[in-house]
Amino acid sequence: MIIPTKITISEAEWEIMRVVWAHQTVTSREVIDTLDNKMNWKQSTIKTLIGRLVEKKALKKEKYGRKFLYSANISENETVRSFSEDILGRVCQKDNGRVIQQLVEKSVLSQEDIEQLIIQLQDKLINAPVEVPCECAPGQCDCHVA
Amino acid sequence: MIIPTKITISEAEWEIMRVVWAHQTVTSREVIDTLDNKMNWKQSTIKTLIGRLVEKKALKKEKYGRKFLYSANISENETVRSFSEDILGRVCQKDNGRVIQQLVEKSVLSQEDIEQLIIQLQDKLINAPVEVPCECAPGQCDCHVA
DNA sequence: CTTATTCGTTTACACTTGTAATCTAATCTC
DNA sequence: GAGATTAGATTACAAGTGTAAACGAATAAG
Repeated sequence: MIIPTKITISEAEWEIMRVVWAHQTVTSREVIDTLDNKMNWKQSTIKTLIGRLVEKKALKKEKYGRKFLYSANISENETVRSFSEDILGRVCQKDNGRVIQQLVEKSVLSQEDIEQLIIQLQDKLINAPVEVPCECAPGQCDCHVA
Repeated sequence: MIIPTKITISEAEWEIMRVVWAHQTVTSREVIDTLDNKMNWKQSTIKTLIGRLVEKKALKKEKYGRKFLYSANISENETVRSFSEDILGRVCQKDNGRVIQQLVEKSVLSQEDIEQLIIQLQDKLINAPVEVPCECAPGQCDCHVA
């Protein structure tokens, strides 16, 4: 079994990861060229970031002639998931709904996305509690204020 | 008009902010006592964090006798919002739906939360596009892979 | 072959974050 | 009033980040 030991990807590193995720397998050159436009980074910046991602085990490198091919050790899906779940841990459970509501408001969703979300929610409704319990540490949220 | 200049709250700092948000107005002593259980922090750690939050303008302090009263300069709602929107900026627009779906899956929602979300989504459905355009920088997502 | 280019590695440096110890001035306590 | 307690300010220090320059080895180019 793999124990992921919580790999943290910084914002700059995330840019690199997106390129890798999109390509499956890349050379540093490809990353540099891809980001040339979007980010105003020097080549060596990108090399540093790639190096750090390899250290962190977020990227795997295999020799390919005189250079390396990089590929992701962590899936985009998992990485996004753990990043986004993070927010739920930062608010009172009672506010989970509000967080999602804000996200729905700001996001761009297709008809199909929406339909699926509605189905998912209808399904979740079946076992939903009338009220969500606040599980905050005392004093860290105002639910308990009588 | 206020230009918020993007205040960033670190994870540790967030713990402090939650206490402040819950109380409106607190002394450092109250923060220390409140977090005593939850976090294994020394008093001076908390003082440092409070100090940094004041520097960052996330907290406001007003003299109160020989000490200070602290209160939040930024609302919890706004802070949560900007944190959660961040996630949308890290994935292809086409994946907004997937992010929300994951969040719905993981979150704890009341019947009312769910009903309201469904209403919100039904409303959003009216003007929803059939397909969400990918707006990623070329090479940073695989939507364009023919 | 010699030179220019390219790749990966090493080093750099300031800023942020987590986590405190210490110091100093004010203030309760006896 | 003298000592104990407290609040806030100053200093510390390692790890993580953003951003890169420089270096050395390999290789492509002429």
